[in-house]
Amino acid sequence: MLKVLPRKKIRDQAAEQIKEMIASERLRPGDRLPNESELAESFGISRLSVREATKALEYLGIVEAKTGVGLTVGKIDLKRVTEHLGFHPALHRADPLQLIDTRVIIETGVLPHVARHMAEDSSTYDRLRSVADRFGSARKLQTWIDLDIEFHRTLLESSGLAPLVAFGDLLHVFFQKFRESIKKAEWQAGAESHLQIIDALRDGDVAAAENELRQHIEDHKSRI
Amino acid sequence: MLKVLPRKKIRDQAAEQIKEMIASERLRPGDRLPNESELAESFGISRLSVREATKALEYLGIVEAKTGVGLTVGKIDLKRVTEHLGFHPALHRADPLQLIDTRVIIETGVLPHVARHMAEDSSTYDRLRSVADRFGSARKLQTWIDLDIEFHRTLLESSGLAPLVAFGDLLHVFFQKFRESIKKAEWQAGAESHLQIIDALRDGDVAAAENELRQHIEDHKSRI
DNA sequence: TGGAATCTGATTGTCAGATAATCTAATGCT
DNA sequence: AGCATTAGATTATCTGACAATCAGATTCCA
Repeated sequence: MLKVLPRKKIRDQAAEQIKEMIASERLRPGDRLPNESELAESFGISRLSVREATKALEYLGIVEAKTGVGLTVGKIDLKRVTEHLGFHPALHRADPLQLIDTRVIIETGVLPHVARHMAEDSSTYDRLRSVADRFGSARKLQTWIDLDIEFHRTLLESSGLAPLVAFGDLLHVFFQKFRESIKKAEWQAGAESHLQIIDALRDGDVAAAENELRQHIEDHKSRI
Repeated sequence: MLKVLPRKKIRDQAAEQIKEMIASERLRPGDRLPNESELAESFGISRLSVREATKALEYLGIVEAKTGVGLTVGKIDLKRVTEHLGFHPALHRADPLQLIDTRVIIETGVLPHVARHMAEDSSTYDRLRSVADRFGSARKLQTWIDLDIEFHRTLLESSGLAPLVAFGDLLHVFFQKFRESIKKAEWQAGAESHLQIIDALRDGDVAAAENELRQHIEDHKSRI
């Protein structure tokens, strides 16, 4: 005997139709959609159900709603999706060792790109250097943590690969707990590390930079 | 005079708090959440606003709602997000070169880990091999696409690094459009590539596997 | 007794109507 | 023209109500 599949919820049908509308009319980000009342009427449902659909779509970035203006097709980007992804179980309960290995892969992976940009544009080195230098004047743990995050983020940015910056941001969220257990002496060693990495990159010695960065990140393994 | 930043929408604050509740209490998929009325009362807002928040979260799979039962923590999976997002026009505008470079970094980055697992456990090779072999009997474009995705996903899984599997899934969403423009001859070359990669890994020649994989992915650049 | 049918309370699903907040564009004033 | 004000449109939020659904307790009957 067939179990009747649960009737689709009205709001889900509405969401489906809105997506179809976007696809079939080839609407592009920023294009106007009918307002809530019109959608409600044309679907033959209440405005509330339309709202629940649009709010869900809005959360994903598929549509945008502005008070007093109306609904438009949204500009979804990887960064936004990444933020929501923070709840992916793979990350949420991620094994610390895996997080470290993942960071090593991503951060050493961008080094060739960073080295290339550095060779073409000296401001790339300067930006990294100025973040690294600020370590010297920092005194509080929290400042060190913030600077460390900023350094690694700047490193990823310097590769010009936006997706990896987004991934890196996500990893940092889960890394927070490690950083807080770091001793002062270790931070100073870390600061030294940062300098060695960018200097090696500047000199075109990518392999040396890779080794240093790998050790720098893998240092965390001793703190698990 | 400073313009006050736009107040966060109430429902977004609610969504934020619900996510925080899940994270801070370390709730796992299936665990019970307070019902809508309780949430509304504890946040000091109306039930409707709570609903808009939970419906958004539900769309992503972060929570689940069952009529007559209540709210539970959901199992978010990327496949679902992929489906919701895959059609979106904005995805076509993610910079293809960056996506390719990102994939190269992530996928070549895991190869040493994969090789290590392969050396310890022969079933790792067998799994990859069986996916690669199915290319031979595939005839339709869509089958090839699915198998290609499965192969690369299996490769990442074989590294044992769950976060990278998640990232890889995400990249595939943005990659979708590319694959559809691939010609038959190219797919066959790709199938050959897959075999060479895993064979090189089995033989412990990580560098060769890296080269082959890099070329395999960078092939897409010619199709931009 | 044991199993099936029914009832009941809890909870989400949907609706209607109203008011607030905010944006765009038109209007009017200087 | 330039600026302030107003008006209209649209989303944001709330209140209150009822329908639909489900899990578990209860009742009923063989």
